[in-house]
Amino acid sequence: MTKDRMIKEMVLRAWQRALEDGKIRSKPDPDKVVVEIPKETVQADYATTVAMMLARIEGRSPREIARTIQDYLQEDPQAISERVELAGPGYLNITLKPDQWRQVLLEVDAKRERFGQVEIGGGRCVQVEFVSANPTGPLHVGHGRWAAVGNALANLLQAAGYEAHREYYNNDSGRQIKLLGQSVYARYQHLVGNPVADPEDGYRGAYVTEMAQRLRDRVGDTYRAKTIEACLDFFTRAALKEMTALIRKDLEVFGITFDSWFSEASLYESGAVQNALDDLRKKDYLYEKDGALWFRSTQFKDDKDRVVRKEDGEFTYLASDIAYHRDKLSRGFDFLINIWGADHHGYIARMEAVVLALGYPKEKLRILIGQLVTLVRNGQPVPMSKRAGEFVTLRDVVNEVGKDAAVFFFLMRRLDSHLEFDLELAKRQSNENPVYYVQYAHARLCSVDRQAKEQGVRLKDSRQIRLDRLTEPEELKLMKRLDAFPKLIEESARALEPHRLTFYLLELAGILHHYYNKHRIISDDPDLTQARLLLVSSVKTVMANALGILGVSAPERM
RNA sequence: GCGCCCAUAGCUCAGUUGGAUAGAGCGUCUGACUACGAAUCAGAAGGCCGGGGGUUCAAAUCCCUCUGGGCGCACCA
Repeated sequence: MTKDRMIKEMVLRAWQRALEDGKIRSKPDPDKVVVEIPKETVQADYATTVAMMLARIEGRSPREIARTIQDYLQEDPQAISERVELAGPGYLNITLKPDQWRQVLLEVDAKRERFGQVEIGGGRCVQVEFVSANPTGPLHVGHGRWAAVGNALANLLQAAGYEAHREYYNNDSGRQIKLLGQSVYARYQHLVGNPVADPEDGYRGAYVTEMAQRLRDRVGDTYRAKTIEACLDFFTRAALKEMTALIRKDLEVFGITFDSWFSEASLYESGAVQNALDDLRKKDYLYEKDGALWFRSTQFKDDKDRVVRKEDGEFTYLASDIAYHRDKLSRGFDFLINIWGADHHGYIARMEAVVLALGYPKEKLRILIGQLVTLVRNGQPVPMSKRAGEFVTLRDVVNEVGKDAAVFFFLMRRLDSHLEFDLELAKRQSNENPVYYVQYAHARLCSVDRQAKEQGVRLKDSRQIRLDRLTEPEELKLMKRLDAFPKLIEESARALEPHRLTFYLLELAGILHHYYNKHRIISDDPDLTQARLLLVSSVKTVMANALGILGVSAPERM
């Protein structure tokens, strides 16, 4: 049982006895007993607001009720509390016996890399789909954010007891892909001495020319002067293959791998698009109008109906998205998570309509919207247009500031908050990046371990260690933060917010550095040394666990 | 015009799902290595939580409204 749970039980017991003695009229109600961790300036471990919640029902002042409950709490023989104080408008502030906190060290020691894992997922299976960029160019900085967040979220869900499956939906079909093929075709003809006009709105980045060069090196001038109709297929396929491989590589360099890659084109090849539409048609959710085929999404709260097949017979991307989500939903996941950029939020309503139309509850799909990354260089906004070829790639950023710093940076903000990424700042201040603050703490503790070893100190079995020697306020503070880790995993997973771990790490590292500067870990007092080594080893373990979830390395040396 | 998101210290952002006197980092100023790693630490200054109303014992947090920004509103992906 968690500590806040034990406190809650204690308060309910006190309430019950107060009821029996006629001091409180209403019956104990667990919903009214809110136990929380008070803000730092308050000298207590937990606080309950029960007296304030009861004030109106009881018709007495909160402080008066609090005093009553306080009396009963202090009489409780099974209390894990050392002190119960009445404060402010009617808070009961509860301070635990220090020994309650010391137990966490034994738990960390026993569980090691599994410390922090919780079971709220109950083995349920979740699919996280993220990045899913068009394979028409390298990943840019914005994609990095989805990559870092999606990966960390999947790790977080796993730590919380879910099965998490990472998937990349490759949009390898449609007009943009065709445009890519045309762009490479034009560059190729240019290289073999047959200049043709670049397609309007075509892709112009240097990587397009490079692809054309590699093609020329491979096939010579085989396709020189051939019409685009005759060889577009060749150029499109070649470009697609290269771009997909490039994106995979970009992600790999960023430390992220997917469990599966799903091809949009395969949905057409397998007939899945047709099947999905047939399914909807049978349910009367499709109709013809003006030569096009429409999806009746307004039946499910969308603003307007959406075209799935255009007048010219081509399918819209929505058609393949319907088929894709139908496929995902049929695979037996308990729910799906899509991470989309804010520029796609307009599609949420229609995707939810799709889920409902396919006969699934809306809750099966959770779409997380991330605010876009604003890229800044030398204080000037950098336009991120793929077509114009003006963008800074994810690879560039990783090369400049390092994988760990980039990942940590992307996870430093809430997903629905804008992220300003100043490249010059990230480069110039790479040593001041908060990630180093955390990693340094970890490396420092590894160094302490090495130092201890050199001095011939051997850590005893944790059960033999005199934990009661840990009495410094900083030590208690560290143990409390360690104790909070499993709950943090639980709450972050529930909220689907991995960024909370980033802040937790910064805080834990801060307390650790403070402690380190103030107290010596290895001293000539053997018992104290043992106890402190166990403490910092626990801190090290928890840091490594949290960093692991974020996808950031925990270096032993820096 | 309509919809979604955002607005908190000079800057960049947290704020445990409604709790107490709102917190960090950076930047600024002052200090700490003959001790386990100074990529560190200690101290100082910095606020009408965009404005107004409402719900509540209690609002940065929930509701309404206004202002200011971002992003959408295709038979493009």
